[in-house]
Amino acid sequence: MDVTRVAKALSDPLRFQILKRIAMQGSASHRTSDEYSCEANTGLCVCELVEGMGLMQSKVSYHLKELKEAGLVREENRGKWNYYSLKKETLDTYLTTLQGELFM
Amino acid sequence: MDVTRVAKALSDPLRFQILKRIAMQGSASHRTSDEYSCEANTGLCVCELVEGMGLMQSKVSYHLKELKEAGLVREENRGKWNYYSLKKETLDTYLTTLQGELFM
DNA sequence: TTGTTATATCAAAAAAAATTGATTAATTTA
DNA sequence: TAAATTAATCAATTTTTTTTGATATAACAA
Repeated sequence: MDVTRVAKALSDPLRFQILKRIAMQGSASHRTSDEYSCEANTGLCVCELVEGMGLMQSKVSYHLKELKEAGLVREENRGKWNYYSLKKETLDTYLTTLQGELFM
Repeated sequence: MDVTRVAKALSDPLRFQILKRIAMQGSASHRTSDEYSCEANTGLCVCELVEGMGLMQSKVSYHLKELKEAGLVREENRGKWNYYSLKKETLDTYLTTLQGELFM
């Protein structure tokens, strides 16, 4: 695992706020109640982040792409919406690797 | 603790290499054996990093300053030399905070 | 079909970070 | 004391990131 790659993704304050929101998993206003079944309804979509944080859509998309390319989030396309959720494995590997490479 | 501040310091590949060297604590060729007593002789100095990594001195100093300002290393001045050593507390707090803010 | 919504992407601009070579100050060695 | 060593800092340049507004595409709704 490339530690610096993930660290870079975590290093922007706005991007980190976005990631925290994704990790917290807010529920979506445009989802109907019967869509809430199983794990089909995980993640946050771009518009929820845009509305919730008051940011420009292209800015949110840019940061989501960075997070995705660092492996910190996964993207799932459902119809018109793209949902993003935390990739815990990456975060876990990051924490473990960092500890291993610096504490010995 | 400002997670993004530390993440930024960890995000540059060269800086991370420097930090790893400091964490590993190589012994110094210009230190006499009787200086090795106690904990007075910890850390790596700039010239050891410059020689060991084949980098320009100003580049090493620049990255060390970044690491220091992020709280990842401490600086200790002994005579002509400046020694840098890992601040484990900061790394520890970073790992814990990151886990706390993203896994809940 | 037509209009609307969601979102990626693009290009330009702005901002931030890293590199480079030079200079300076302090300390040590000869 | 004079010369050499260590390392910080500075200014200029280059490189990388981030922001912004516009455009394009796909899906959905009327």
